[in-house]
Amino acid sequence: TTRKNDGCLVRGNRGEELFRWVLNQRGLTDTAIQNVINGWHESWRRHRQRLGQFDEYWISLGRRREEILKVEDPELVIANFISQLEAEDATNANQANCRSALSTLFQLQGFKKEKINGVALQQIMKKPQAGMRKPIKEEQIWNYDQLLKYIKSKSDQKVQLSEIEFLGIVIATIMGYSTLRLIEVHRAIVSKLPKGCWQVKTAMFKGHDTGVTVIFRPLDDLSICPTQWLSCWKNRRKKKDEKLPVWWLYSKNRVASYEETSKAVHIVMKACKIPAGYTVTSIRSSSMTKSIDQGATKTEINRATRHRKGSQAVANHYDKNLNDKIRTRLAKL
DNA sequence: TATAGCCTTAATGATTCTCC
DNA sequence: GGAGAATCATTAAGGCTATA
Repeated sequence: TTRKNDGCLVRGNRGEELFRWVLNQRGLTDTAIQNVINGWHESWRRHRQRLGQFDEYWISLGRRREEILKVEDPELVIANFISQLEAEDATNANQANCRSALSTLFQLQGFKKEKINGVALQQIMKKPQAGMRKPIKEEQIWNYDQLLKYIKSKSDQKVQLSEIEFLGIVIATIMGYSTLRLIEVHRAIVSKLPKGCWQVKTAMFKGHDTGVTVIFRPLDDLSICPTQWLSCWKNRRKKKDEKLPVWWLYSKNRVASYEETSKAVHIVMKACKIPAGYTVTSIRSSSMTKSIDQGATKTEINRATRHRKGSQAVANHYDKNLNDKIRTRLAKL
């Protein structure tokens, strides 16, 4: 197999080829096309995959790629494609995401939104959309203290920790106290400030598209404080390596990949006896649930979590306080 | 005229597949 | 058997609109 510049295998690139070809036919330069792609941050590879799915479908109809440029009714093309997916038992999310990718492709091709998103397509999308809606239910979340206790227990045995466990604890601690997402911690620049403070500087692409700087100050109990864990993590460094990025792994002689940081946090979660199946994001839920349970005000939560629609997003996805508590209180005479 | 709820789409998480 | 790509799936923001 040959590799392209971006490191992707050529296999599976038919979506990308289609995309580049269509935009090229419209007259966009390679640089312009690349800029369009760059604007998607991480989403591009999903778009690419779904366009590949469409390309496969299009060819299976016996159509040629050139015919895409002659399409007069893009809504019809999408509607038929989605209906075919539905007939093949594609998941709801896949149908929605294919629709999204196709719609974007046609918009970039120059169609107005009205030509793409008509009543017929909206009707067709109702079922997958309904299936994607998240039901309101009471979910159990693990206790944040479980994580804290584990971190505390490892605090004076840091030398015995493997590099990957150490990394997992440092990142989990940062996530817990900052409610930053893993991806945001992964791309962060971390630096030491005076008085034992540490600064985590990163960018939020999801929602805000803006820079975020979080400053950790020493807590009373240093064994569960991100400042101490960060400072010990950095102190493993040899003098000459000080300039290396924060998530540098000596064992691999390179920066930890996003997947590795995810794996590291999962190792820690497993060691804490957090039941299998919880995602890395559950650290956010657990931390926010504890804050809310302790009586944090809405304003405090909104500020701390940096959600635009703070209270709503937190209630829907992160506040896992069970209504059992309310019921118990109701039952008190 | 504020807001609930829907819709679209981007961003992220988790798992599976490939290839060395 | 592990790194990295591909694939499947969920989470979240923000726009839009009906409604009280």
